[in-house]
Amino acid sequence: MALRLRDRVPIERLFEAEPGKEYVIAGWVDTVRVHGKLVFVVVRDRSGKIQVVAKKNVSEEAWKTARELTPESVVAVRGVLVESKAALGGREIQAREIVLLNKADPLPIDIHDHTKTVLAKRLDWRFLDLRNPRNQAIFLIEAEMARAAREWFNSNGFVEIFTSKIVGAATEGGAEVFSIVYFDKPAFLAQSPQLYKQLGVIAGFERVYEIGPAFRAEPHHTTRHLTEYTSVDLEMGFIDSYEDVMDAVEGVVRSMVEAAVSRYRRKIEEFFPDAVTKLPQRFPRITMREAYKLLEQAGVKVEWGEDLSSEAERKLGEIVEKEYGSPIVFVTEYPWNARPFYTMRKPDDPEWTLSFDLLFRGLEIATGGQREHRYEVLRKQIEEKGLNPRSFEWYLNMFRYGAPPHGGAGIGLERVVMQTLGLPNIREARLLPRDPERLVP
RNA sequence: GCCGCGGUAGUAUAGCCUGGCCCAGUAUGCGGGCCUGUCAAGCCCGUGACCCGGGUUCAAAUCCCGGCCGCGGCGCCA
Repeated sequence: MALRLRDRVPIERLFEAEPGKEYVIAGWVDTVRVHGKLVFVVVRDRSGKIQVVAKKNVSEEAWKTARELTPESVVAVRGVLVESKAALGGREIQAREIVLLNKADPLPIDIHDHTKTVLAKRLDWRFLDLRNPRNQAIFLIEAEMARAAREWFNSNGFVEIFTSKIVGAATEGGAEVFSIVYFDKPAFLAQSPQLYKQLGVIAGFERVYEIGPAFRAEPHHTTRHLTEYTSVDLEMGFIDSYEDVMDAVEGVVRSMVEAAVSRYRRKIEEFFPDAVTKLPQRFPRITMREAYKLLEQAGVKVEWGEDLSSEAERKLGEIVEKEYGSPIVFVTEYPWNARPFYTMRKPDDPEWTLSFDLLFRGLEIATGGQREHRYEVLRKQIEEKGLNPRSFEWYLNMFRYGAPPHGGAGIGLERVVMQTLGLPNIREARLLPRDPERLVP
């Protein structure tokens, strides 16, 4: 009887299956241990691992094939499931037939321990690096977080939109955009869906969200920046204040973390001992001015009216953890000079804005606020930021024909994953990271 | 963009400061051998490297210069 892959059973099921029967499994060779007349082969598929034993006196064919196996080769095995005290998990497959589907060359990186090969080299061989269950888990968790975010949005009245990533003008002015050639015209890769989200609200969808790529042409050499990342963006109309936006961000972020933890608790405990598995019922909210004070009390130098340095953010994270017992905190009312033109300012104190950042373990994971929806004010703010209102004409027009008060936020998906799991480098949270040097694979 | 650190076998590292004892050590991998209960198997044998170019010197992995590449910090940001 020929072995058919359609009869294949996921390996994890074998630990509940009836012993004494024959099963077909297939996957990658995790390890091979050759012992003269018997060979142990640990086979791994995405569900788990099991030991296969090939004995010369049971099937010489299978034994011969087993001797030739190399790590990461792809095999299919037909054999009898047996209880075995000596085997991992108490069970193993006694091979009757082993088919080598694809033989692997000697590996260029060590995939059994993610710390044994430097990250750069792992990324060069990303498809192999991801064979490591820990590294694979990061993306299962990321997928779960994205799914949870979508679910939260969908059940809270948000409509998913898909905005253009090829744009004719930079979103916020600045030089941090990638230039591309669009036929015979200059164009850019979108650094944020900001203006289009607002379009969605003003167009009458009222609440919109998008989970998609954002591009930043900033030559960062850090462990927390990518030139291409996934932005979880939301925008909502008819808000009373930016507090409503923070409530939404809090809801999304909490559901992302909770979903990941509840679905992958075991993997998280096994692979990410430093992970945050619980967020407070309500995220603390402090104003920027309070943050300056807290930092000053802790002996950190801050410039009033300026954005926080990354060192100050880290420090603030520690202080909040100590004072409020929370790994996460909203910092609100950022100074106007640290915010883009579309931000709404405090009516009674225009040096400050109705905006916020969300710091998770001392790192900014989200930014948001209420947007300015009054045409004349917005026009002035564009000028005040040194931008030309004429290049924002299509955008400004939206505010002349009925724009409700609104606000929104952008959440960095990879940063949420990184901070939740306690990863040392954001590149680990991106399947194929792009940084100033890396463009391949 | 600015600043700092680094580039040694497939992988990870020692050696570099204080040049010669290094035709480069160790671990792992890889090839071969022994082994019917291992589990990152063990033991034995073998294999394999100083980023590129120039300079200093009797002598360069080691010191100097240039290039390329990598990593990190900062600014800025998600």
